[in-house]
Amino acid sequence: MSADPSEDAPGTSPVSGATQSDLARELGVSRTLVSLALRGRAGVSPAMRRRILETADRRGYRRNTMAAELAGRRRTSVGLHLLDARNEIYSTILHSVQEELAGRERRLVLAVDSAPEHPDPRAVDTLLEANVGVVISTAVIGSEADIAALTARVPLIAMFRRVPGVDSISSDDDVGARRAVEHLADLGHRRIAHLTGPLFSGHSDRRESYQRSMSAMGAPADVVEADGYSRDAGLSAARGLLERPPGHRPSAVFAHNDELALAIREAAADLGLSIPGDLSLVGYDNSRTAGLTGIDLTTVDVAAADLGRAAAAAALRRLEDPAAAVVDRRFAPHLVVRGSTGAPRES
Amino acid sequence: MSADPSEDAPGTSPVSGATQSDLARELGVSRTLVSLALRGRAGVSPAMRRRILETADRRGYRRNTMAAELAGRRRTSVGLHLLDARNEIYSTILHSVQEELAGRERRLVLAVDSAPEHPDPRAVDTLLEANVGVVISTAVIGSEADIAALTARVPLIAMFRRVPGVDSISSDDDVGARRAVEHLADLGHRRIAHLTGPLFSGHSDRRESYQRSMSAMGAPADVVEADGYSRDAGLSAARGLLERPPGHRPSAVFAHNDELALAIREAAADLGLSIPGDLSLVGYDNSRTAGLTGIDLTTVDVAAADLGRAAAAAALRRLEDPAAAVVDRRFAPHLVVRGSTGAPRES
DNA sequence: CTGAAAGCGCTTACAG
DNA sequence: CTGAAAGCGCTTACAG
Repeated sequence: MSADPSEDAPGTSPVSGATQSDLARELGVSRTLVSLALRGRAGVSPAMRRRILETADRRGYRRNTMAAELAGRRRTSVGLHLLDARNEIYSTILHSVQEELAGRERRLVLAVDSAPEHPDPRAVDTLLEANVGVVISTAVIGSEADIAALTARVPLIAMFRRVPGVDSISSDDDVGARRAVEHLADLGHRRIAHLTGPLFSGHSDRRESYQRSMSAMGAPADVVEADGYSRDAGLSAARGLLERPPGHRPSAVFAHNDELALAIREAAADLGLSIPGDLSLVGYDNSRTAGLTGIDLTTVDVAAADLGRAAAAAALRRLEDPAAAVVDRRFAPHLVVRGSTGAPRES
Repeated sequence: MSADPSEDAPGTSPVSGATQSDLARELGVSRTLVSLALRGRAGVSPAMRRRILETADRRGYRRNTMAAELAGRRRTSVGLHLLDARNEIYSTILHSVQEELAGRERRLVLAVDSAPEHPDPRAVDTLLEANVGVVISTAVIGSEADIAALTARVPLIAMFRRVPGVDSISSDDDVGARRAVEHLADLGHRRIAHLTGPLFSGHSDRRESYQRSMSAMGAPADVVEADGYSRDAGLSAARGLLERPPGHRPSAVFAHNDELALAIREAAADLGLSIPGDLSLVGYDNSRTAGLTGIDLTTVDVAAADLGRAAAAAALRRLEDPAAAVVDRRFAPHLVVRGSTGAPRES
């Protein structure tokens, strides 16, 4: 895995452009001097510095960061591991991470899982091979031993999961899911189903919190598992749930995320069920879509942009000081009540 | 610009992990042999190859792609320049590009503009410094001379804009905008406004096509320019448009993209205007949001996923053969009629 | 089948 | 203030 023998892609592009050596040659000075001047380091006379910068500009010199990092024995770029680019929560995180990085001379190298339902450890390998200095992962999977092996190679910022000894930026799913269920219970619902996706290690907090909340109110838990976490993946499970025989259909559904909630919404529309008349619905994430007129989805706000910013800040901090104290920021989610929830019809 | 003297970020992470030299030393062979074996090249006995791969695995060897590219005088990674990660069209493109690249040993380096309304040439600089072998840009800006200067450094795949001599993956905006206007005209609308964003070079096709279509039907063009292309940026312009005194408000709006159409929708809801009763609305992009029950937006489908796939394919092709014939793929958009358009009230 | 040498573009000590 | 040398991790000719 680490050394793929079938590699060696034929496709390559020839390298081009002026180098520091070219500039040094043109000016008749040493490469060292050019390097120093370009980086604004001490040890170059003002006049010389000006000449060098002017020449660099004229020649359209662009520094080869990869070579610089190799020579400098350092790594400055940030790797971001995303589960699904099309899910608004991840694109929001991408956006806020990028904003924090902008203007800080940090490159962003991306690894996106192609099958979000089954996160691939290889995705992070890409980042390691790209020699990033820190990895922000929105889906830290595997055992704590796996994670320890990873962090031995590169500092990790874990999002949405708390990992002991690792910088963690999370949202309290336990609280979020409880608020969702309690809100439905307060409205009078007892038959509350939970639509979620495949279970993978470290990502069961919402489900477990749902189960605990249900048992606390003495109601049976009803977990339905879709093939994934996207709207498309959730559609057939959603349909199955809503097509249950009369009396077995829940009066409310709490979905693991807004995408799955939207799947429920579409399925409900197909079956002629009205929301919240026939079915109350709670999502999770508070995506911008959830707040749209006509969607009006009750959901749990996790402040995705804040999470992204915090993760980027943690990454920059870790890059600057590998020995800094471990960060464990846990954000409190809050319920945003909109029009998709109401009292059950027959109660 | 090219040589920023204020650079030299303090934050760095020390490099770590086994190298080919480490493996060679452990096995008592040359570095060359290790390199050959790791890449599956000829010239290594099967037994030796096996030993080397086994050792690499055991030591958790991870190849340093940056060093490999530097030494091999080639570039294999793909740079993607996105205008706005939160706009669904770009996240869809990101997703499809990444899918095409997955499993092909291609890294994706991302540059996202922080202010999409004013694309920053520096964003692409980041990609150049990351030594990417090809740049896919969703917003090629500047004059053709600027573009020529860029393509002298790195092959470019231009999206959404046709650039002579440059691989271009575009959608025919002229046709798309005409279809939108004609659809509204067919419904009986004459007062059709166009909500767009700031003008920048190479991106005025929809606007111009709208203007031509309006003048073809003998109606006055009514272009309203928002501060940007995002929903938030469009909100105040949308409000201004809909708050016009009676008789001056358009009966239909054709928006530059779905984001701006959603801004119109929100503004209309705030003002108590119904869609399509009081106002017909056409977007552009056919984002997944547009098709949602409750949104039901008539829009122009540009097949964003296809565009992304085509761009990725063009990038891979260009990487493999710098001398390949220039690609100019132009997709035909089509109108998707949904519930946001209808006959004008008083007609 | 295997190895010694040169070099990619850059930076970091170390000498002047 | 300036330069010659060594080296980052790797690959590519070139010799055996």
